[in-house]
Parts: sequence; C-alpha cells; structure tokens
Amino acid sequence: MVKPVSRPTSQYTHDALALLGQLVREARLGKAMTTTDLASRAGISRSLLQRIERGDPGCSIGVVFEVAALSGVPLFELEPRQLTSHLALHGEKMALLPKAVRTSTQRVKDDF
Amino acid sequence: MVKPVSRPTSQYTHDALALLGQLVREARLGKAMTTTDLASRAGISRSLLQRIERGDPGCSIGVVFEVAALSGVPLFELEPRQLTSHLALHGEKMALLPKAVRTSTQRVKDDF
DNA sequence: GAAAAATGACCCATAAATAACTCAATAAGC
DNA sequence: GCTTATTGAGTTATTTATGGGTCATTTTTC
Repeated sequence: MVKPVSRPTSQYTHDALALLGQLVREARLGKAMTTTDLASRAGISRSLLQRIERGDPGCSIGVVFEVAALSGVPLFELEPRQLTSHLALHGEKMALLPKAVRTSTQRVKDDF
Repeated sequence: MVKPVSRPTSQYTHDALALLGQLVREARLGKAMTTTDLASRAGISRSLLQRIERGDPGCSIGVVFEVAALSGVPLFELEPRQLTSHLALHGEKMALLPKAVRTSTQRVKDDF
C-alpha cells in the first residue's frame, strides 16, 4: 500500500473544487436523487460520484462537468444556448490573436 | 493500436471545456508566455497543456483548474479570497441539508 | 426503537491519463 | 525572405483514475 504521490494543489484550486462538489451535492439532494441514481444517469460509478462531491482533483474534467450539468449546476453561469453562442463569439476573437509568442530573452547575440 | 473508447460527452460539456481552454490560451498569449513556459510553471508537460487548451475532457480537473488560476482565468468568477469565504458560507448551508434521500418507489408493500 | 436504505470508505483489476520524446509545419522578428 | 523559436500532432512507457465490489455506519421512515 504505497501512498500515491499526489500532485500539488493550490488553495484556490482546492477551494474551487470543494465548492463545485458541494454545489453538485446540494443540487442532487434538491432533486431528491441518491448517489446511485445520479451516478447511473451520468453513466459513472457511485464511487466516482463520491469523489466528485468530495472535490477530488484527480477526476476527469469532462466527467465532472457532465455531472454538474446533469444535476443542474450551471457552468460559467451560462445556460447551454448562451454558452454555445458565447463560445462562437470568443472563437472569432481568438482568430485575431497572435498564433505564437516569442520570449524576448532569446537572441542575446553576445558574440562581440 | 486500439482506439480508445471515449466517454460520451454532451454538447454543453463540450462547449464549456472548449471555452475554458480558449480562455486559458487567450490569457497565456496575453501574458506573452509560451506553452513551455506555462506548462513548466504549472508543473505539467507541454503536451498536457495543449490538451487543456484544446478542451480535452480527459484531463484531470485539478490540473485544469491550476492552469486556469496560473494564467489568470477566474474560477466561478471569484477571486481567491472571495472563493474561500464563499466556500465557508456554503459549507454551513450544507450542514442544514438532509444527509441522505430516500426514493419514494421503495417499500411498495404489495403483500396483502 | 426497528427495519431498510443510503452513504462513506475502503480494495483491487483494468482502462485511461500523463510525461517525455520526436518531427513537421507554422509564425515571429529581423 | 531567412532564421529560429513556437506550436501541433503524434508515439510509447509509466503512473493514475475508474469500475465494481465489500463492509460498517449513518439516516430516513414507520
């Protein structure tokens, strides 16, 4: 039983994950669903749902977002429609940005 | 070379992940950081950062949140301090909720 | 208070994520 | 236009997450 070398996590991330997990749990209880219910609806195992509600940083973000959506927790505080259009708009904006950056510390040219 | 059986993902989740990835990329470019820069700061590989910016649902949520925080993308539209206090308040609220739910379809008691 | 169900916390086998690398294509700066 | 860094997209070995169980505990309902 080797202790798993977990990835370092900042307080901010920890808090955000804990809050998201709490929101999911609150939404689930609000809909009077059991962990087994929600897990099967989301197509995941009950143990994974428990980890999500606990705010485990190791869960796949896709699964967590699916569960959040299923339980009614909004992502980015946007409804599905709004999120889609917001994404489209943002995509256009992205096209105007530089495709790559170049650090200024390169090409010191100290050969004089 | 077995094609990985990917987990089904809803449009909503897909959009949310794509948006989050775009926000990270935009923030990174805004700070004039290379992918290698941000990846090493976050303590992850460049290939993983690429997947995050692409909106890959398979990335660990802890890693994605860390990168978002590092690049300056706010989570829940809250600053670190606010997030912490919000979490504390929400925790108290959680204590008032029922610890378990019971589905009403149980105990049909059809033995009459 | 009793019965039944839901939850929490483990464990293990397996599937999947991640790091580290390579190489081609693209973009930035002169 | 040329040079060189940056990015995109793969591949493989290794680490880790996930599913599916079990069992004890808590909580609901009667």
